[in-house]
Amino acid sequence: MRRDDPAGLILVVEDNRNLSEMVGEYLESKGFGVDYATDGQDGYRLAADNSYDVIVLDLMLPRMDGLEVCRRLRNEAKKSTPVLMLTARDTLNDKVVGLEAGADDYLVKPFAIQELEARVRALIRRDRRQVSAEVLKVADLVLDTASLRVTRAGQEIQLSPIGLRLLTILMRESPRVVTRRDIEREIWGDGLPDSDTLRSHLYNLRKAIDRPFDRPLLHTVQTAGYRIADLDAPPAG
Amino acid sequence: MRRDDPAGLILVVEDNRNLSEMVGEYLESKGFGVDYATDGQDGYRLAADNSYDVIVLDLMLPRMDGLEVCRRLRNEAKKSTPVLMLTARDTLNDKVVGLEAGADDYLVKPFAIQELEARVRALIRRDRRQVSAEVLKVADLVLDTASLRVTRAGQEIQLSPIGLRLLTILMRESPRVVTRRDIEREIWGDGLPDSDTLRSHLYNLRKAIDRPFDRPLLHTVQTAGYRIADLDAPPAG
DNA sequence: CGCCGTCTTGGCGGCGGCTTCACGCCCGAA
DNA sequence: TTCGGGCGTGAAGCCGCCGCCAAGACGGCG
Repeated sequence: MRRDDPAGLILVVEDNRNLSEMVGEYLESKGFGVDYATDGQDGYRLAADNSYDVIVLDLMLPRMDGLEVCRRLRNEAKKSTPVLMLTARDTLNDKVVGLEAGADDYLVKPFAIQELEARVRALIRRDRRQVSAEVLKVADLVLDTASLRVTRAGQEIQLSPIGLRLLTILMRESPRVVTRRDIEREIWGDGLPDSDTLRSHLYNLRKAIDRPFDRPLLHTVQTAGYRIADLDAPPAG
Repeated sequence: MRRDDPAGLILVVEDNRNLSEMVGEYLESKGFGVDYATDGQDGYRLAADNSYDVIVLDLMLPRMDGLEVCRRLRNEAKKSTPVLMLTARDTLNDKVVGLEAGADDYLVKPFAIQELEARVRALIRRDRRQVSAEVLKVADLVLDTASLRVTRAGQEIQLSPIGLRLLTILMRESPRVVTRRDIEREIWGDGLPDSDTLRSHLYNLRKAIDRPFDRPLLHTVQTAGYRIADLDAPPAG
């Protein structure tokens, strides 16, 4: 099913043969791989069973309309495949309903085929960008450096600004040990506080990321510094 | 209204019959489809109700001048159709005013008809490449950058110009955190206001997109910036 | 040309959370 | 036992951010 395809794999769901053919052949000529469905049920099945980069979905379809396909794809099949909805009508209402059903973009017929191509590419780009964010992981602890969200075992964790910087430093270096001095310099530069505040922050950080869970990840290495690591996991080799 | 027209559909708004005819017939001979209006109000109505590829618009017109047509087209009808403005006068001032009203190009009378054709083609080409037409979605919040409409849970939301830019910036980057400084630079460039006005706009934006709904989407990240994201959706993993 | 509504800007006050710091404890080593 | 290194906890002050508002700018309209 999935060919090796640099540009992406597209599913076109459209009952009008002419339009379907034109769209599909154009996309193929641009290097995309294309699958076809001519009614909503076939479209849904293909979409649910495979991993497309984009689905081009007509709104009006036999056997199951585009809205329904979209809704089921999201709710039942739990697929987040980007959907580009084609609609003949240009009312605000249709757009909104389509987007509410889970479509990611829409295109009003008639449209320029280049416009469709541009939007398909935009959807693929957007999808890839999401994945390209730097994500730091140690065991079940996850730090997304783009959104600055921290989770452990799927639970969201709230951190203070300094707590966040501290965690970032330690996870970037993980599983290496980082000295107090290095951490202090990185956080405060030269104007570091009088008393060793770092300890309090470490305490708070532990409270947030370790205390609610059974296995601690933030470890002290006597006279050397601190490290974040999953001690049960064998060292990389 | 819209014929199948490979070269493009043009609206010519010009009260001088001779000029209008000459321009129109020339464009038709080159394969364009052409509609005509002879005063500003007719022109505006046609432009607002249809999707032209380019509007050729005289500056001096009965019933509503070209600047006004252009301004309303952008502000009220929310159309981004490219406008080529025709002006008899060649003062810097007129050009500036025209471009500020939302025209995309201008041509000073008298002009060579081939020159007009070249500029029309350039505008069409430019418009096709434009990727600015894009639908941004976060949870049930939708921003259609083509129509500049914002909805949440199907309800239309009214935003001020700056509010809209702010939302666009945040949604383009979603779910990334955007720093205050980046936002300020993007909105005001170098001439940013003295006091931090951004906060007021954020306040207003929240009032519009978050307060009427149960789940907030616009989040503050202390000392780091702001983020629009659906917290129920876990970060990439 | 002047009226009027809307958007932007700037200011003020307040609250809550963060940072800092101090005090006391534990534990192992000398 | 004492000392050094590290940890737990709580309190105080400060800073960051927000809610709200009013004056001024801007643009539309008669």
